[in-house]
Amino acid sequence: MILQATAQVLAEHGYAKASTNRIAKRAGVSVGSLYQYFPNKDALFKALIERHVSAQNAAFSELFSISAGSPPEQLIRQAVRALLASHRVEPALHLLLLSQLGGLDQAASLLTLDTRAILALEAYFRVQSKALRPMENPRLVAEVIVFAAEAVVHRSLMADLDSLADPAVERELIRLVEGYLLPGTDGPARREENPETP
Amino acid sequence: MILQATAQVLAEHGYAKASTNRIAKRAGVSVGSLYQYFPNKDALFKALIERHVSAQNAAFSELFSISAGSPPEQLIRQAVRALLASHRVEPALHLLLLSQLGGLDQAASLLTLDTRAILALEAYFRVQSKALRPMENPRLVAEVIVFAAEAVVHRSLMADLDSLADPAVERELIRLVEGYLLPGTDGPARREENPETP
DNA sequence: TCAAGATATGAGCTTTTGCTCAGCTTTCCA
DNA sequence: TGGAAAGCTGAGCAAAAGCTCATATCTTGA
Repeated sequence: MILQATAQVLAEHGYAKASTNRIAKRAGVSVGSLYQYFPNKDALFKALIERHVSAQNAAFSELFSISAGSPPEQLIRQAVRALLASHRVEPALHLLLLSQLGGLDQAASLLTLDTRAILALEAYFRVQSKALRPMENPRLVAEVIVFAAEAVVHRSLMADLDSLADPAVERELIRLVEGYLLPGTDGPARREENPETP
Repeated sequence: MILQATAQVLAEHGYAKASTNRIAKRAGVSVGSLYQYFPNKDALFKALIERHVSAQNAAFSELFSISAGSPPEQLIRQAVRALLASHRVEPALHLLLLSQLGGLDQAASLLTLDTRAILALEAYFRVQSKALRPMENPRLVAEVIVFAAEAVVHRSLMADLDSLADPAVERELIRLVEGYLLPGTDGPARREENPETP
């Protein structure tokens, strides 16, 4: 398969040296055939990204469905687990695309949890505001937590492709998200500029 | 200046099309001169990265010094402010390097808060364990919070190069870190699997 | 069976790349 | 003032890139 060969050559040589001739040879087809399926080199990489992203999205959606009614603790666990699962889909490829194709036009936005997730979270925050800590800007809060959680997953992968199966990682992620979103154990505290004065 | 031209051409054409000839022309020197200063193309980009990273480090160190004795709240504020300040040093360049040179050999590790920061934090956690929430794996906790905070800053920059001056971003970052590291407002809570049962 | 359409091939073209080097210009000090 | 050392120049080379197209090979249905 051509896309598979693309991934292999990309891994071995990097984007700049991943020539269409090399990819075709690796795939066991001629360059001509390659250009019958893809109009140019970048289309090849875009297709690779798109295929991977849609596999990831499928894995995510399978575990997660936002529903305005569910309590935050449950939603958070579900979301974290879905996030981890979606990154267990070809993690090596994911890192490869992230590091090598970050400069490609729409690559970054695709390889990353996008605006949709953030908007959905923001909406949830507004509905469930009673069960969450006070927020002056729910949109910003949604962005922060999505970016933070995703980055932890990415860096965790970078350190060790199998780390996402580690329950400790899941626990810490949940703690990160809960610590940021849930109210303090009783009443709003931890808000003062100055540690003394009650 | 050659490095400045390198950054410009990189921004306009991307890594693969940023040829040494183009860079030399843009810098107003001949290719020959360029190769008198840099042995090859990648050395050029590495030098660009190194210069930028050391400027960032300087900005960070100016605001932050870890000291085992300081209380967590103070340390966190200091660290977040230093992180933000260090990313206000040529933010556009930082994003550029991050997206275009992520594949370069040591680029990723340089453009990113590295192991040193994590080790320092871990050590601090061990000393200040009384003032922090219980941690079964301080190293993991240090990694998580460093990766998370840095990513929020990066993504915030991507959305808007000037966003790091926004006090709301600083506030949210501090909340993220405090929520993750500080103990609940009184006693260890928020640890149950089950939301009811006290 | 075989012609016609669809698909695959790869030599090779054009362009671009990283890099060199013979010669030119500038700098510097006796 | 002159000549050596140092630095700069850019035409041009070999290698590699993206891509094309005349030709060859397969597939199909009557």
